Amino acid sequence: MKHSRNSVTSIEVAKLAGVSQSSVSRAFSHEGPVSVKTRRKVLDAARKLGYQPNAMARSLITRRTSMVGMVIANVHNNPFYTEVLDLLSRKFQKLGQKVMLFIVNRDQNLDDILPQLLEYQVEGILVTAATLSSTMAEECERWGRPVAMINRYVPGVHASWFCCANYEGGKMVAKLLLDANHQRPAFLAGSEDTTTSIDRERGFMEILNQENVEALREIGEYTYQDAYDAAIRLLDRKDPPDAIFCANDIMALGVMDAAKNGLGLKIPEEVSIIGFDDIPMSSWSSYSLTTVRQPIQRMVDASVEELLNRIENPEREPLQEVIPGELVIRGSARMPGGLSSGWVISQDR
Amino acid sequence: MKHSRNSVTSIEVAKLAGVSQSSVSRAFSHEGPVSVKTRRKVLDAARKLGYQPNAMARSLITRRTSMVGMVIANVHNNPFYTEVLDLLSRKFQKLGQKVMLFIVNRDQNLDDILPQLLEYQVEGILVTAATLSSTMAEECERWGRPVAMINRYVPGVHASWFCCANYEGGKMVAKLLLDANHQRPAFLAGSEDTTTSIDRERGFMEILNQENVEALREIGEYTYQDAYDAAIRLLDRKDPPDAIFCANDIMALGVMDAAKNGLGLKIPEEVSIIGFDDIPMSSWSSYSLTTVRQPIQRMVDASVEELLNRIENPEREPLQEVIPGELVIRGSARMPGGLSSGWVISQDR
DNA sequence: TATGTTAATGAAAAGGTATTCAAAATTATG
DNA sequence: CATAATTTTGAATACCTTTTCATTAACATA
Repeated sequence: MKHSRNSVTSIEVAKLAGVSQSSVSRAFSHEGPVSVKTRRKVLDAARKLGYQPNAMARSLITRRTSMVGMVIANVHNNPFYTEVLDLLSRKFQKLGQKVMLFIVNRDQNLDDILPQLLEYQVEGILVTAATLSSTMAEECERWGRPVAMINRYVPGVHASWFCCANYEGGKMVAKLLLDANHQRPAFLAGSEDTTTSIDRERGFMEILNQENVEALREIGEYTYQDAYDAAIRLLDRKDPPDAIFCANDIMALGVMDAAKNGLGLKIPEEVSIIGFDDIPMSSWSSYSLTTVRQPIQRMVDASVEELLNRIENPEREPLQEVIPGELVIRGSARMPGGLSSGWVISQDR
Repeated sequence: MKHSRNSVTSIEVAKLAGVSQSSVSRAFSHEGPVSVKTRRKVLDAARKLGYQPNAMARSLITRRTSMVGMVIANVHNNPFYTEVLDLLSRKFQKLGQKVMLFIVNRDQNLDDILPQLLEYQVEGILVTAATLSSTMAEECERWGRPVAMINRYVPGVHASWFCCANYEGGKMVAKLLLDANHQRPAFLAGSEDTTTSIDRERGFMEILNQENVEALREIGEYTYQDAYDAAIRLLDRKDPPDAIFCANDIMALGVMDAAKNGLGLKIPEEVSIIGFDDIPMSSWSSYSLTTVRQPIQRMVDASVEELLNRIENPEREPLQEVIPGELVIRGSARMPGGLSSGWVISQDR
């Protein structure tokens, strides 16, 4: 027996159950006043016909869709954002929201997907690792579609965002390296147009400048291979650095491989490597990367709750928060006396 | 100026443009007969008001949503599925489909999310790395919602699926190990209830049995840590294996770390390791894992195209295909003479 | 039993679009 | 210029719900 499409409507259910269409609706919406008797009749009939309320029709009248848009970049080359995607998606599901997913390139213009999101009446938009132009964000907000961002912010824009304390994280790393007596640190930047890389570098350099320590600098594209190549350039010279702070973990792992396997250097004896994120691979025994752990669960929880909150209370002012990360000490960087692998140092700000 | 919600409708646009609502609709649907003059008037007015057709209302009348459901498991602990997710999402986008995403646990029952998908009128469902009960799949198909699966199949079910040639892949690996004169191979299984692990093991064992070679066996949960622990159990005994074939790459990397860093064994001199998937980390110089590469791009392309095809032609019989993978020779396994790192051996079946 | 309260029900309207059909406007043809 | 053929247009309808409102049924109280 092959049904054509899902053409079973509440009217047919009503007919079979011997009640009015309104009663069918009420039996399905868990609120309305229905006697247990009719509810039972309705649900029986519905099961028999395979009836399912049509969310499109419902949203038309309720003006609610329970759908949110999720825009995310960098999923394929950074496990950190895979985890963010995973946690976000599950959290939304748990809270009864449907997720409309858009995966984009970091530099891709979101202007072409926003119309689609609005067309499909998402009630809010969560942007991760992609940059929304401030005009677009304003546009969304103006149309009553709250926007929340993770690890990205647009100065002065009327939207919610939640970032790791990148600036402070950079400072922590610099202090740690100086305390352990490193003389010649380097920073390996990610793409120049991301606030994450910029802020981490800014914090890092601020401390170094305070102590009048100069730093080398290289740049890559947030990928293992780019970082590998950059590390070779950096280390294969007369005056190589004795420490490299990388804009994220994936890059740090590329640097470690370049140092260890490419140039035969000992880590951390000959060069210390520190990353940022704390992705799963960083704790693998081949790497044991010292890094700054992003407060991923808190960032996810906070942004989702904030977004849903603002959906329910459109007049609320958007929240913005910088959440401290923590330094995870493993074996890839020389440590000052008293600090050893296994320590986790929280940020006090 | 703060708009309430997106309450601007085609009627208001019509009023401003001085035409009928029908003309507004026609101006936006790229087909209907409209004079250039009215189209211009309409689009001008629409821009002025920030009008956007309401996809819910549209879908109600057209009975089309351009939405597909995407159900995926194992994203967070297997980079392979991250890549699948990424490619799938982009491909759907490119073809004008909106993606409603559900991330589940591998063992989670899909029965609770299917109603949601049907409620939201997705036109088809793509399932990856999660198992859909055959009754549920039949149910979807019966209601005119085609189902396509990647790397999962349910025997006898009326749905499309596309799998890597897992069985043949297992055979290739076994042949390779025997050719290189391994005496004591082992298989490290993933979760017992996945066809991928089962089929890979079946092919592997078939060849070994043919040659009367016995194999050790261990089991883990498709995670790095489980594999690490299992490898210690396997290798830290009087008669350890001289080769371990792992159900997937993530496990193989765990095994490598256990062998190398945990037990101080030399790879591949003392033990050969082979994986399955070819995730990015496998080519990193710390691992250089010999593995079977899954034809990920072809699986994605085929499944998406098949799904959309079946949406347009509901009466078409579902397609099912086993796509061969290829053996990628790197440095983690001893090779027979003549085969060396860098080779890629296609399957001939 | 009569009356007042509360709970349950059904009819009808609304939500925003696409589409059908008949009318109108435009263009082409003789 | 008249008529036929064609292209545009607008009014009305349908899509499937939820929700309001008035009505009816059920129940409790006096």
